[in-house]
Amino acid sequence: MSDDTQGEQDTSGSRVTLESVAKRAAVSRQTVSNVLNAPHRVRPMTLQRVHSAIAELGYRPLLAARQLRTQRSRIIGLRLEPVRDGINGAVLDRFLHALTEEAQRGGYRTMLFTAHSDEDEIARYSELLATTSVDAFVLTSTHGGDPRTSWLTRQGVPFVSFGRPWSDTGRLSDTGHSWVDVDNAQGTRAATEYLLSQGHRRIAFLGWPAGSGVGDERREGWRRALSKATAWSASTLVALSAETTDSVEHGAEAAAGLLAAKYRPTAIVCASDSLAIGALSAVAAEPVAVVGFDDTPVAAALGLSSVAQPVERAASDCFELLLGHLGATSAISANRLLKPELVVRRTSPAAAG
Amino acid sequence: MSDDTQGEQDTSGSRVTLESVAKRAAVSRQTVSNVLNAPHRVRPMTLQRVHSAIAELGYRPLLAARQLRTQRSRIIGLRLEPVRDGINGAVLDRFLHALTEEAQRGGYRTMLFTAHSDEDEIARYSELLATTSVDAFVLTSTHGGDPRTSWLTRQGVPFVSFGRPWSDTGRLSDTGHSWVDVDNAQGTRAATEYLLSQGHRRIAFLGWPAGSGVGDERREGWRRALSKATAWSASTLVALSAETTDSVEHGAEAAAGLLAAKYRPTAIVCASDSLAIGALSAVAAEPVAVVGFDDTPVAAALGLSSVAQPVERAASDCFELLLGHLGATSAISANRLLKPELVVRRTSPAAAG
DNA sequence: CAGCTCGATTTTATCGATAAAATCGATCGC
DNA sequence: GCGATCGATTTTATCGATAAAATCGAGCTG
Repeated sequence: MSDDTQGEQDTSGSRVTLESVAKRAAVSRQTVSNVLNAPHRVRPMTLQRVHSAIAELGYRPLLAARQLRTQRSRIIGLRLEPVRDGINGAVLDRFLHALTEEAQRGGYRTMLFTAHSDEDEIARYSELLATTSVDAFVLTSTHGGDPRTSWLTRQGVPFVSFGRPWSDTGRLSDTGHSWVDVDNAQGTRAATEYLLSQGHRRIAFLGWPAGSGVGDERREGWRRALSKATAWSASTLVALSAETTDSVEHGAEAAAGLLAAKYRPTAIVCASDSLAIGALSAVAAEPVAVVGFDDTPVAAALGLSSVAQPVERAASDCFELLLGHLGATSAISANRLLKPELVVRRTSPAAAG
Repeated sequence: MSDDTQGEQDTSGSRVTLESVAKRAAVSRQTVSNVLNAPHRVRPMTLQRVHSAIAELGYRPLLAARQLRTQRSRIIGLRLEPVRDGINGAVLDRFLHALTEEAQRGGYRTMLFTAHSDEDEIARYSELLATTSVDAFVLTSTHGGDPRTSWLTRQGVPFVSFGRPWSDTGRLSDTGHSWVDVDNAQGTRAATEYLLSQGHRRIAFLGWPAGSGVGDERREGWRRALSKATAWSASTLVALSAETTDSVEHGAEAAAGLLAAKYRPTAIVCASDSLAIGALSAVAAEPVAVVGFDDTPVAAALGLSSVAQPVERAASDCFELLLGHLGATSAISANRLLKPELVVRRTSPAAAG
């Protein structure tokens, strides 16, 4: 009858409660509770006695009971977004994993839910909060005029967004809530500077239509690096920049357009790995460098150079900020802007000439 | 002071409880509870009165209180695995999303946790169960000699695995628990038969080393389809089959080997999209067809033909089976074997000759 | 019409924890 | 040496729901 896991109690059939531990240690129920929640109040000797009683009986507090009394669940809610193209979805996947792990380490759990729109998501918030199912939220994919952040702020719910708040027009806005984000401009700037250092001069940018915040930032990083290092005029820069929606097909088309234009680039910096993969197929065997963004598994698989986001770091920062909100009653918002890192692979060789 | 969400109550500050609803409807607390949990016991007129009181006050039951009393959480636990190559991870991602959505529809929630090994996962089970944090589990990535299923069965915990139970030797085994799986052999058979119908005869298989269960099944489907339709001898079939670990690089190497061998194949069926992408690069511009497995987003992006698993269906079946276990006290195990579907794209053209 | 059944509802007890107040010695200052 | 102080512990009250038992009245039966 030896069990594989230690502390495998409960042969008697009835649950081990504070009460039974208290009896075993010959103290009151409350003292056992104090041992767990406020050990400084307990005399060392008692502390030890209770601890061993807990260990012997394999006691684990019933979370529902604690939750009922404290009105806290120690659970973090997170919306699981539909898998879009799934290429970039991999970033959120890693984020989710890292956040879950981090939360687990900190005594929290992550609970998922799905929603079909921002409004739907807000309705879920409302439900989860009303039933005290979660204490806080982590938001992803913030975007212009996001109604979620303002709703949560208004309700005074602790939350952190992975992604900065954007205004309707795609500019950064200060809504005063906590966020963690990756410096997109810094990423494309690093990519562009690397290509410059490899002898490239005509470096194009392949990105999304203006107004998306994230996309604009990525373009801006490229633009700044290039205008600082070269003599290209503003209008030439515009000619070196293509815009299209995020997919491999569109990336291929737009890249082909860039290659056929007046200023034929020798390198292309892309706003996403999807676009970059499209660009790769347009480039075919020609010596044109391509760099993607997000360093998704596909990039690694195909040998695509790409800008990697420090996702694990982002997750632990999110949790840290969240803990700050959960501890304090006042809402002091804080931010973290993380540096991405360029991962150089086969697709970004030095310039030919 | 009008709010955006309907039923935005609680201006008073205090929580809406069964008690307050009862007072409003001029009935007892228990009757309100009955309205929610056993409406057949309540007279239609009373039912209606209580219902409108609930609506007016925007009442939502506090889950922790219910959970404390019923010892049920209506939460399903699920281990979030580390993102392996992330290409195939996309399948689990979709599964997780579908399961969460399905559970939500059925009044359940999904809670995540991470673990570093099977033993670690079992320790998490133990903890989650001891604290009554979850009612049931959904397992993924079952494998030979899986200790998790036997532990859960021994403890009498409701669970369903996405993936069949395998013995240590990689054969199917009957451990008597509920599972949902996709018929792998059927998938590769469909792929092979399609290639045959397109005029291909020398169709190779690129898969994983023997002993992995899933991998063996996928090879078997190919073998059966081919030996039924062609005159290849058993030894020739062996020569047409390559084995390597699951990665793009290894796939490229092994595919190159196949192409250089005596029976040069005109088509290659692969055990995964990773291998298939590797094969694609080995094939380069030559007219050799390639089919992958799992229909991951990368496959769609690259125009790779691939065998798609009905992941959403698998998720809803898992939840359905789980509900069966959660309802009944007896443990009647049930299974579902789902048919995958071949998605034909550019990489599987008709045979050249 | 007494007694019984039965549907509808209320009363009582309980789930397992924590907060807040009360208790109880021992120590300390003056 | 007496009240104040303080640390350690216990007592009491409560969180919000549901299960099980009790009640109560209407309708039925013989």
